[in-house]
Amino acid sequence: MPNDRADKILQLVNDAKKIDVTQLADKLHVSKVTIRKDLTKLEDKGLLQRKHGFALINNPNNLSYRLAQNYDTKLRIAQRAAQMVEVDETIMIESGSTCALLAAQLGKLDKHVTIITISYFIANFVERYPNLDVFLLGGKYQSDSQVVVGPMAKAALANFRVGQLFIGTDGFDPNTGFYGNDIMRTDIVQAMAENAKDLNILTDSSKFNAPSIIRSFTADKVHTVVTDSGIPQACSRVLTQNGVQLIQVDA
Amino acid sequence: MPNDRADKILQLVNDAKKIDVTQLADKLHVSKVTIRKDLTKLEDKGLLQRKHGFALINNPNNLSYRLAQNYDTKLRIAQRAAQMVEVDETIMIESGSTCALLAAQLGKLDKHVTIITISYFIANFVERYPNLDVFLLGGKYQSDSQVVVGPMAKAALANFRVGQLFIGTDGFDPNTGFYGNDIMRTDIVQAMAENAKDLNILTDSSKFNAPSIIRSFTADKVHTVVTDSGIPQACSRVLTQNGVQLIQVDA
DNA sequence: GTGATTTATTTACGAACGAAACTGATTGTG
DNA sequence: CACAATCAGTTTCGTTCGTAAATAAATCAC
Repeated sequence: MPNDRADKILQLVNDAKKIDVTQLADKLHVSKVTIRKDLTKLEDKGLLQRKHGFALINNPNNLSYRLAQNYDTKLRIAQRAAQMVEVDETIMIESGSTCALLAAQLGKLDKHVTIITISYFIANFVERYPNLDVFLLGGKYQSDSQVVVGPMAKAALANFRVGQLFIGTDGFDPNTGFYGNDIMRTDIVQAMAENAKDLNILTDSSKFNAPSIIRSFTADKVHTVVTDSGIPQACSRVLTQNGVQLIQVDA
Repeated sequence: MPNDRADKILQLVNDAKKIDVTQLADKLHVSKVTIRKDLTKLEDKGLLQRKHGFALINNPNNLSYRLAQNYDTKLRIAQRAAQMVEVDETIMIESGSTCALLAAQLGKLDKHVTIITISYFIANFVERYPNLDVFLLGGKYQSDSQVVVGPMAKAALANFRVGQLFIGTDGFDPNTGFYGNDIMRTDIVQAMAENAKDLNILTDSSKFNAPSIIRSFTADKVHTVVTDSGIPQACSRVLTQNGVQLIQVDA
């Protein structure tokens, strides 16, 4: 299946929440059989749900939905980030969709890694990989994003100090730094960063033009950014000026 | 749909892991259309998965699977137990399937309740009820049963002291008490009990003839048992002799 | 007890399904 | 250059799907 048709299907499904096979076939000018095959593959990747006659969007607040946006780019970023992790290392992972793919990549590489996370989605996402040990922080459960937050989660962090923390971001402004769009999640991520030597950000380049609400980190706090080649020059210059290691995977 | 056919379908699906509609229709002597309707309802309850042409068992370690056994009895037990919880109360819930139904019942009753649990299944199960606040303990994630266990989870308990704890059980022996079949889960449940005033056990009566591996509690530690009318006399006598409040819902 | 309503099931039918065979374009190999 | 292998997509086929209308049994009202 060509990637651009996969993207178009995901776009259409995400816009409509629910769309039937016939409509997809009409809009994309291929047969229904082809659409059905595409949908089966996309369902296997966890990017949508199939039902008899139509395709359903995953819960939009759910990571499965966010995974569906720029899936291939995120996958390449995650593959690159997985190289940064040593065998038997203990890392922290936040709740971003690219972070979930990083965890899955580590699982596939069959390296033993211990993962500390706030995300129940990620814990379940890597269920099938016995080489991954997962520790979840406790706290107030945010059911829409499937993470724990709040003072209890921050207190639980006191038990851990790791070399690397991997997070996503919701936005970036060249003058001021990285942003999140949920105050509770931003708060816990900042606390995680204080207990990690290196702060690594995984994000597709679309976020570099999307300033968001709550500043999470100034650029100089960041060790490495892994993104794709679509990042604006203004942003990449600021990052390198602040001593950030910038890794770009091919588009 | 008659309840006994629903039970038979669940039995057949659970035994076979995967069974097609035609076979179910033959064995139960009804039409395929009727089977399909039954399967749709059972899927809506989360007790199995439908695919084109057949029904699939839920992951057997998963609570969804355990929920499917004696579903109606468990539901009645949960409904009765929900009456024991006050508005604005904070309770602890362990990972049992009947406990999950208790949480859902509390959600449906629209009382505000704060739930502290080790089970991510339960946290997600009650996602849609805004009147429930869920706090999860942190710890080592056991992906098959979707709970956190281990010393970190026990340490997290230090922050909480509640009036009531609700747990399930895997077995009971009249001479020695209640049993679990997983040492890590038994360990954390015992720690939970130390931080709760009343220990309440919710279980269908089938467990009273199934001694299990690890003793969790002697009968005298238990405040209330909610079960169905199928409990053997020998067991109910021992319980009441030990000062346990025994509540039996109709079969 | 009789007629009305509800519940359970079947029959009928057009749409959707998966699997397999087929077609045409692209890629790799000697 | 030829020719096999792979890939993307379509056509075809027998099966399963969901919905709606028909039928039968159980429950209820009075």
